Amino acid sequence: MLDIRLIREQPDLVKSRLATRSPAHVETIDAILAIDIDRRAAETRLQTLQSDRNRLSKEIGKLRAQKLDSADLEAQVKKIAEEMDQASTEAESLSAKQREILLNLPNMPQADIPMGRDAADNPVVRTHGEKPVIANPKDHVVLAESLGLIDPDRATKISGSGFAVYIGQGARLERALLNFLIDTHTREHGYTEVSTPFVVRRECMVGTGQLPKFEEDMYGVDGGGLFLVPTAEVPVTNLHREEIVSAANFPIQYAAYTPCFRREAGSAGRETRGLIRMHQFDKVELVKICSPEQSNAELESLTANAERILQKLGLHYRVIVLCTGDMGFGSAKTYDIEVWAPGQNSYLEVSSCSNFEDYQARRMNLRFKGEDGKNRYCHTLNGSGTALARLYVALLENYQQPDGTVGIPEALQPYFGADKISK
RNA sequence: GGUGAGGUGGCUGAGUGGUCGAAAGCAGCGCUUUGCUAAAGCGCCGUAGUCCAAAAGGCUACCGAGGGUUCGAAUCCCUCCCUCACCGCCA
Repeated sequence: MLDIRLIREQPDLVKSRLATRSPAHVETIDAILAIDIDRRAAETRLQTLQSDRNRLSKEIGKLRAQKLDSADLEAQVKKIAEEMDQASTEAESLSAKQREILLNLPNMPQADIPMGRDAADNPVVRTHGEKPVIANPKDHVVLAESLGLIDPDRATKISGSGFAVYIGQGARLERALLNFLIDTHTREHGYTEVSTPFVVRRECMVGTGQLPKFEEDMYGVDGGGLFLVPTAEVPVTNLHREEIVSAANFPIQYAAYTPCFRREAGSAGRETRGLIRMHQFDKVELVKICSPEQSNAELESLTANAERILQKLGLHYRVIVLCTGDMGFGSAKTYDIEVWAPGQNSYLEVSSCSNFEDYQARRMNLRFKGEDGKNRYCHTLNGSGTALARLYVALLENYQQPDGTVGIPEALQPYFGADKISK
């Protein structure tokens, strides 16, 4: 959520930065400024009435204490109360309207984010490794089915399309990856492991920005009061919602595994083959909470931490920076890490690392005490470290052997318990 | 799920209709004094919104959340959430 004060005091700055996402935001800013003026006028009116009421009510108290007649004053206050009803209805409605617009307004991209319309405009920042030479690469679905790692038909039978059943070595590989990821981030990168509930309350979803705008993409349970987590970002970042955390602990760093549940409404037919786009997939998420001064440097280290996974697994990848038109709703800057998948003949996004600056912190009222003793909003960041299903795809497709087996990278062997997967 | 008790400022904890944003203590900050690693005295010390060009200052709201009663609510009533204790059930 953007700061209404910033919008009020520097509307042109906010407009120009939001316009890099979409020109339509300019009108929204004008609308919100108009509402802001009305809202403050209504609140001032209400406060004046409240002040009058309080003053008169105190006088009534004094008169009654002296056993004097207070009927006149009481009539006056009663009249004020009627006006107050109207004023407070107006103030509340304007305030709710303003909040609604603010909650649906995306974050401002940082000034140096490349301009662009969509994914085609995302510049490559760096690449690592080389594409392996594989003649007629098979895709992961063929590989996994022939090795008996997954059972798509039964997955569909029990849950419908977009769900996976892993079996035998296939399930073990998933679990091995999970432990490898968590161990790497906690032992080598200094993150604290955290295990959270997989369902969260509505206000958490608002806090990290999934709601109110993207409700149709989420799985609601319990009549809409609770939601299945679409990413561990939601429960983990919200651990400190409504808190004033100590800056002495900055950067706070958490690594968490959760399954991720996404309806993927509107993306039917896109990248739907195999394990690439699922309604449920496993992911290890990295979350950082820090000061505004630290957040850009922390984004670099968080991205490097996620990259380290692919390096250890010997996978070729590239890092891109998302252009203004392709950035996520709440982000001020995002790097995507894309791993090469020979069977797809394309790169697959396995991590998205974002600096949200104070956008989420303001929504969830997450603050720290500044050196001057004033409360300031924290900056929050998160990134996948990494998504499991797509990493799984990349492993199978990159390490497929001519004899039909799949090799296991050395770093993963202690976790998997073997150096290859064969029938 | 049942019964009972309770949710007040960073913490502990008073306060059952008006002078209460809220006693007191602890913690924190500042000053003074004595001095050996501490003590005493004094003062300050919640959050947010809003008014003013701004500062100073004013006003408003907030005692778990939301509604109601009343001229006036931390205090009375209703609903919900949460915590604790015991009972029941249970991986």
